[in-house]
Amino acid sequence: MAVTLKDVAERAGVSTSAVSRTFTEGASVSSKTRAKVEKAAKALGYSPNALASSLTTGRTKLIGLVSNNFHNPLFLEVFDRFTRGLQDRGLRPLLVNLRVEETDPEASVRMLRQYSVDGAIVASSTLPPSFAEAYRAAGIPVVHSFGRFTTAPQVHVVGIDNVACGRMAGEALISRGYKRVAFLGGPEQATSTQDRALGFMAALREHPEIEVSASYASAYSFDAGRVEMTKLLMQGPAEAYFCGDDVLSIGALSAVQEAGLSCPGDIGIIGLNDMQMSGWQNINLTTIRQPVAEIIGASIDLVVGTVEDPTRHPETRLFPCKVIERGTLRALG
Amino acid sequence: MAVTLKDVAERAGVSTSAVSRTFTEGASVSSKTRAKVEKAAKALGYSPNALASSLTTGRTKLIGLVSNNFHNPLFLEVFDRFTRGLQDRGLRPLLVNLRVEETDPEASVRMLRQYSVDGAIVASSTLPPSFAEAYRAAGIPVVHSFGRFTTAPQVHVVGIDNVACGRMAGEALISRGYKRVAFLGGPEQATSTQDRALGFMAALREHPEIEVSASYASAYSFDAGRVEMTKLLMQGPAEAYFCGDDVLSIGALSAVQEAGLSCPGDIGIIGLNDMQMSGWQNINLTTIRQPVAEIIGASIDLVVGTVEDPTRHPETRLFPCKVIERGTLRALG
DNA sequence: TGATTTTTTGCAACCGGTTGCAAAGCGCCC
DNA sequence: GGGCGCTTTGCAACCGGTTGCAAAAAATCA
Repeated sequence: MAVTLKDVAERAGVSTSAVSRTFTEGASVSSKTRAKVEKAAKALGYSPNALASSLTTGRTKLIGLVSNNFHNPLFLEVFDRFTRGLQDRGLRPLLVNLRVEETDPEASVRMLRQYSVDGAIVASSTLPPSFAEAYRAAGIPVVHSFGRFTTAPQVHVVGIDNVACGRMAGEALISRGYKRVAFLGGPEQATSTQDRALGFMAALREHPEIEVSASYASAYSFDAGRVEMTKLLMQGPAEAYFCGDDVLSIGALSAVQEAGLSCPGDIGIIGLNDMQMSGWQNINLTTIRQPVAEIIGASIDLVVGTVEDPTRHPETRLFPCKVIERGTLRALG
Repeated sequence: MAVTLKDVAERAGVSTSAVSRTFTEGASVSSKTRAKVEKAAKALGYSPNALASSLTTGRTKLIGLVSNNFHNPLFLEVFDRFTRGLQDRGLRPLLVNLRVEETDPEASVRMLRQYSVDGAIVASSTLPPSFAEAYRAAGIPVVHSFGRFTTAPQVHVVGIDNVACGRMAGEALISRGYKRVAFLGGPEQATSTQDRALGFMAALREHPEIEVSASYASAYSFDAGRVEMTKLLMQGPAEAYFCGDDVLSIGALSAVQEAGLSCPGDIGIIGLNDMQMSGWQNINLTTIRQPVAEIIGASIDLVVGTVEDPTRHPETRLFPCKVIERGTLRALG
């Protein structure tokens, strides 16, 4: 069924090496044989088997794209950009969907090795660093995107500075004159939540006149945000909340509206991510934008660079975020 | 770096065949050598190279997952389920992200062949059937998920009956006593839009006393829905709309609310898909649910079945949809 | 024209596995 | 102990390519 190198060689009346060489960049072939080969190849509809060639070249052009964030709408955009970006460089994304409860990188390491991926991208803010580290230990060039900053990184990390974002959110609330503010985080054990809380609290420590509190939703989800905010409303809520992320924010927003309160009139909300729905006019969430395109571009650059030079030192690249003004926070002043 | 079959064989003091056989299901190995091999393999951290073995077995366990729907939030769930479902069967999804303007299957065919995928799944309601057909012509077992029903299918098609859905939407509006209804479709050239319109109109043809009209948004997107509905509101809108899909519906809903009108008080809306956000309480869209899990399960079954038996005849499997009652249509009566 | 250099070509080994085949090993029976 | 049938094993060829090397061909130079 499939047409092979040998078929083409036979038809073109040349050796298999000649055929192979016409299909490899920068190999030595005369234009005459190249023409013969290309003609035969076209006639037979030949396309080289990337996997067979990977055996000798050691390159599959396969990149493992590992994630467990298949519920956060932001990640549809993330997958879109990753797959496009990889394709544009002639690479192929091999998707690995980890269940959220998975904590052992072992199975995914084996998987990535079986398919001899050239590199891997861990795209998740909730997977522990041990995943990326396990891949690196297995000799796979890897970058952890949307990962956590560490001072002595073992692997490339690309993302945002969550502490700085927390601070930014705190300052946004302060500058709008709120006097009782709060953090509504994701799961307390998530490092992203911890860092965001840290920055938020740090900003507010400089304003002791402002009352501040914190609580945590059970997940980064709409329902969790809604449930938690409903609870807070019954206990007497703060004037404004920094919510762990946009989905959570929208859940909280929904609870506020359901309680017959207005946002930002009665309660202000600022989120984090700026996913597509946050800009929808009937949601219109004030939030902090994560520069997704830049993060993904840098991630791909890093993984490709490390494939080419495996001795390359681990880097951390953090991108600045910015507040997107919409309708869930009262005006500045 | 990588440890190979030969290394294991040497260490275990057996031939490479013995090692190969301990790792292939149902091969003839004594328990004694199996034990030796397994011990050596574990000590060296060996895992077989799936690509090398594919050379002789002809199976890569790679399935091409081809889509151009990276903007419809429903598809995050689709990708989640597909990747999980494939993984559960020991298969690996190789993601192919087609730009929406891509109309020539040629490049993707070549790609799928280069990586010798065992099969392919076209997951899109907007890609023309020519893609799946081109894959099949190239000898790749394929199923078109969320594709269009045809009477003489060349490839497996799994999805919903869009005509029936249109009818169902029409009947939902009729039974609620609306007297002036309309279809607000996606792009007019999309076959899914055409079919839904067809069914909708057919249902209303049985009720000549009801006034019916149709218009089309420029895309299946929030903005397109919002723009189109804004236009309709200025021209004097119908009492209730069947919108092409949920994103479109939410855009339309947003326009209604922005105009200071109430939904369902002034204008009713019913969507199609039942994506996650439609259930969010601050959206609360009445819609028709597409049984995504079933569609995906059947798609995987079909592609796996066809890999095992390539002579298998093309099938069409359509799943029934159902109306999900929420808050954007007036109560039955 | 012939010698020399450069380019092009094919041979054959190899990448990491699998598998048909025949030989070796084993258990069992007489 | 020898003969029989069944299981296990290793050899070697093969899957579809790539590549170092030396020979052949072409280009360059004197």
